[in-house]
Amino acid sequence: MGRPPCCDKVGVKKGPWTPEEDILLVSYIQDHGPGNWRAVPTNTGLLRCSKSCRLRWTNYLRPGIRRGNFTDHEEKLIIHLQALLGNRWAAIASYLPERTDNDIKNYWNTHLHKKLKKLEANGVSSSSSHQPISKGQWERSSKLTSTWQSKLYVMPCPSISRTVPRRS
DNA sequence: AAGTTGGCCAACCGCCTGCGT
DNA sequence: TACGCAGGCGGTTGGCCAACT
Repeated sequence: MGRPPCCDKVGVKKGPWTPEEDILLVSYIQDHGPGNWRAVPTNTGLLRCSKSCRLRWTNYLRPGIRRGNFTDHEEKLIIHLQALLGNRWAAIASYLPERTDNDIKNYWNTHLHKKLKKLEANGVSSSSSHQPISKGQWERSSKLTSTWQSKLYVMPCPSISRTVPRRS
């Protein structure tokens, strides 16, 4: 028997969120806090899957999120961290607390990846030419150190509000 | 003005991990 | 120890919109 779906697909709404749904979700989380996502659709009456609720909150509704143009500093940091960590967007996002992993991933795929390719085509070496830390290296470093910051071998993160990456 | 193309980004999908039992 | 479930993550998709022909 295969693994059951995360939620009942029948009667679950998909697609863009409406302002009314956003209000329901935000007011519920303001009252109860994020977490226990499975209970959110039931308690709010939202016809959404729990995953969808969590995604909407973390990527769009969560307070403190900055949207729009990335600064030069953010761009350089993303390039540096991507070269260091590879496509571990959640780990990269922990260094940019105002940005979501989805935002960073989208920005990388649409802007930076092309930009770097262009630069490399022009013979300009980029930081992405470095080898990212392999999964094995990551795991080994995790055994040697206890703090999340030390795993990265880069500057300490000013505020890590998200969970540490998996396989850490 | 109408049709086509390409970029952007919100959201979905499926896999993995950690935790509780 | 094994199993089931919820949450987390990265890859991918699809719809919208602006630019172009």
